[in-house]
Amino acid sequence: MNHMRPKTRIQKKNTKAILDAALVVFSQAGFRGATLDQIAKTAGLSKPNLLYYFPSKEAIHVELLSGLMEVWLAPLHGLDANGEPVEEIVKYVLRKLEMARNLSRESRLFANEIIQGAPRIIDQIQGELRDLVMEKSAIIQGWLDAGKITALDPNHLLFSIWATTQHYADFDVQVRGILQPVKDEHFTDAAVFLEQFYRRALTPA
Amino acid sequence: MNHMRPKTRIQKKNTKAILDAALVVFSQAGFRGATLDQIAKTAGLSKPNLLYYFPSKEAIHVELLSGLMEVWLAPLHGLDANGEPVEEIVKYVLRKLEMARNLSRESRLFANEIIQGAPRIIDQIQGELRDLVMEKSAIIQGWLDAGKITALDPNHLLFSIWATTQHYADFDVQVRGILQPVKDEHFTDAAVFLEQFYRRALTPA
DNA sequence: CGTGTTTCTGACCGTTTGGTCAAACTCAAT
DNA sequence: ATTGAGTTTGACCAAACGGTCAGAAACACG
Repeated sequence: MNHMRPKTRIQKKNTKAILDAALVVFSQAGFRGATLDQIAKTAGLSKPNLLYYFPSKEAIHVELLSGLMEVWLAPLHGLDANGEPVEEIVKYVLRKLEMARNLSRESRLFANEIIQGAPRIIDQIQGELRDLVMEKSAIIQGWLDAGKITALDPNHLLFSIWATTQHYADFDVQVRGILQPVKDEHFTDAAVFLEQFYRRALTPA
Repeated sequence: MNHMRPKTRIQKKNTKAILDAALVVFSQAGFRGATLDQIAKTAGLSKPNLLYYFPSKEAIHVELLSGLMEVWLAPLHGLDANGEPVEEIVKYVLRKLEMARNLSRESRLFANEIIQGAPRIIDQIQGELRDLVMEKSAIIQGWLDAGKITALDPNHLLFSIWATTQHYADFDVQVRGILQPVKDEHFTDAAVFLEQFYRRALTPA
């Protein structure tokens, strides 16, 4: 009944199994494309049992997304106003790229939701995400006012960082289809490229 | 019966209406999320009538995607080996951004397909797309070998261009949620940003 | 006009889907 | 061992889905 906080050890184990399975299925098929049977099977549970722990398919999705938002914003929180500007931004880029590599399913879950109009997280976008972006953009604006980095719109700079890094998670199939890497070596190349790229674009003449 | 080439004026009108409607619905909901009833309603036709022109839901989707690929690759074809390197790339970036603005639904259709594993266009990705990228990457490689642009991995440079421009179509909701533009003025800002950004990153010292 | 073809539709079908429920099973604590 | 709460499931349901089909309506053309 109380799905807020798992109490027993079985509850803890099963809710985790469900959320793990749901992440796999939702990120690959989107909300509508995912079925409860798929999720249940992946989690190793029966469908009714799955609905014993979560009231609905949508509830699982919402739980995943809301849990994801803070993970997603964490790297940006780390952008330090007192650090060395170019280094801070490069560090942020590389940390974001690392997330695209290790949390690619989460990235695709997020991308699916946004592309389809973000019906379930539009509030968080216009709320905490927007607030955080405004705060960090102000820091970047301060840096470029002080001549520490070249003059560039801070908001669009952040967008470009999200776009270039998440691209390696969301468009993974395309990147692999073109580069045909044996393992994951393209991530190393991507890191080198992005570091050079941002360093050159940001470092004042 | 013959769905290859519309003959009569009614066939021409209705197949177009269906494809237009399908683009709207598929791009917003994904393949699985879209329903034939939605498409039919949007096209102003009945569901059986829709299936009179196309044999199945999948056939509509395939038709849309295959028609889209050439439109999507067109700007890259325009990258001229004989042009001024930095200008050529900047021109490509801006043309891509213009596409993200004017063909945002097509971009989202494409993004939906790729994120979910590109089951229907993986061949074209590993085929014509890969070939074109290889060809154009060689041109860029030639430019940087000649010292016309800074040293950067050509493949990843192209990825970054796709990512940063398509971001304004695919993540439109997020961009709007953060910037809250009255109209489309953020596209102008994006164009300014991207031009400055790529110019600085690419122009040799 | 008549007639053959194209276009369109209401009714219908089998399957899949999200979700329910009563009953059975498991488990921890007395 | 009993008990009561927590857990699991097979059977089931209504709605939505992609798709079919016979026949009606609209159209083109002599």
